[in-house]
Amino acid sequence: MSCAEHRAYHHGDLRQTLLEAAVRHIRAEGTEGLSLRALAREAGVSPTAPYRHFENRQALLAALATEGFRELDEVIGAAVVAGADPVTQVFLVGVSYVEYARTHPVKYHMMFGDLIGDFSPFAELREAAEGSYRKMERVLEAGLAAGLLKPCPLAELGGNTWAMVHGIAGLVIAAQRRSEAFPGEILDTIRPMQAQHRVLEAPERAVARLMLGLVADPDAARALERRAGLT
Amino acid sequence: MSCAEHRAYHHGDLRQTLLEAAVRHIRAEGTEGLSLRALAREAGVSPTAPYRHFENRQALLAALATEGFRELDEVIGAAVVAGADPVTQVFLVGVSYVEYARTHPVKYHMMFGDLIGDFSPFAELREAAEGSYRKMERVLEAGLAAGLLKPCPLAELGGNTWAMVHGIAGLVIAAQRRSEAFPGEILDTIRPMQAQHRVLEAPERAVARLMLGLVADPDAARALERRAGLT
DNA sequence: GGCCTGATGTTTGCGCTGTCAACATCCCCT
DNA sequence: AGGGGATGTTGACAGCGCAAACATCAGGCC
Repeated sequence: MSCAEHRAYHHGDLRQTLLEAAVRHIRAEGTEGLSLRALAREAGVSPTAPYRHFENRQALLAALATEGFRELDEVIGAAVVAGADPVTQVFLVGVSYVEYARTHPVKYHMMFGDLIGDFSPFAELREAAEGSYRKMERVLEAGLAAGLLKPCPLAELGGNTWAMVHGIAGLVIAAQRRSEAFPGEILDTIRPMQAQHRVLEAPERAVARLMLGLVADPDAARALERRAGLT
Repeated sequence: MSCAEHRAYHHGDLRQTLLEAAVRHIRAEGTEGLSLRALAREAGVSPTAPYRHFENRQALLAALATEGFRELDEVIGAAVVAGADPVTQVFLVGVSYVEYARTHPVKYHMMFGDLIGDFSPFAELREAAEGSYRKMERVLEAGLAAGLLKPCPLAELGGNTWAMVHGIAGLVIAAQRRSEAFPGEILDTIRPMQAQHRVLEAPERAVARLMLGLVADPDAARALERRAGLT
């Protein structure tokens, strides 16, 4: 039985296959019915094979969250490189954050939901989470140093900004997931337009509007309003 | 066996007992290991008795979320009655919202997490969710009518405000739940002070700071800053 | 080449879970 | 008084997480 069937004894890349299957499964049927056995079945492997790669169910979810934080870190980094003025950079980081959440809702939920009760057993996850946060913080620091943002302890400003983008992200995801749950017109104001050219139009406005509370410089504020189409 | 043991055949108030046991269990051990059988055991009742009150597991979680929205509705209502100016009312509603989330994290997570994949089978839940949202919206409408908030479609303003308080609430809850997960000093800026007199001090500042982006009237903005201790 | 060690996948088994169906008990209304 | 609906019980079944013991493979060492 070495070559007749293309199933080798060893799968080859089971770990990644399981993670991808998990995302697909959660997207399709929610997080409730997710079972390692089902993932194993989908990967064409014995029911307990996943335990060679993940100590338990939580560990698999933690791996998903870790991937998410690393991807978010990259996305934030990509938004910053442009070298624009700090207020614009903060804006772009916020928009990118929301866009990442919108396009990876499953991982985003692992990162910030409460399925992973405790991060402490997962060192890689803790590091990835802290890393992505620090990257956002550095952008805020520049804005503070340039006097464009209202004076405020960096940690507090970081918390406020994070809360802002996290809240918008949560609603964008909710808008996609259960349009039935809340009044339609509210979600419409925040749901990304489906037309290709204006994806994320409303989330951009949300980020800009709430960011305005943090901006000190009137010119920067006006520029932000113009860029986001608020005026 | 009618009176010797104090266990009657009928429990009396099993439904509410199960809901309370569920909250306790989730608070203690997270949402993962929650089982109807364990709840039944804790209530001193047979393993399948819960099915007389909840069609299935999801229905129990939905009932928790419904309770949550109704309580949130009351809390928002209580914040509004004062008859203060609209900007202050919006501020108080926001602070109350965050405070509700902080003190009822389990229900809050049922309301906005993704454990309940789809609200549509649960009519009561949908109505409760919409009701609490409408109450917040009415306060915003008054602020708009008075010209104290920047002109903006009501639905969009509602979405922005909701995103703001939802984001802050999420971080406050995270701060309580897994202090290990993220850099300590960020959480400290948002975590309610434990000293009795200053509970919610930092969340108040967060609400005020982000709200400032929505306020049009400069006097109202200054008053808001002063009230929240930003100046 | 031949072997040995560690990584990966399999089999078997246990106790727990969600859910269904059939049955028992009790409360309330007529 | 007694019948019907609400509530709780018992028994059964498949599926799950997880632990051991076992099988198969790959790559380095002689």
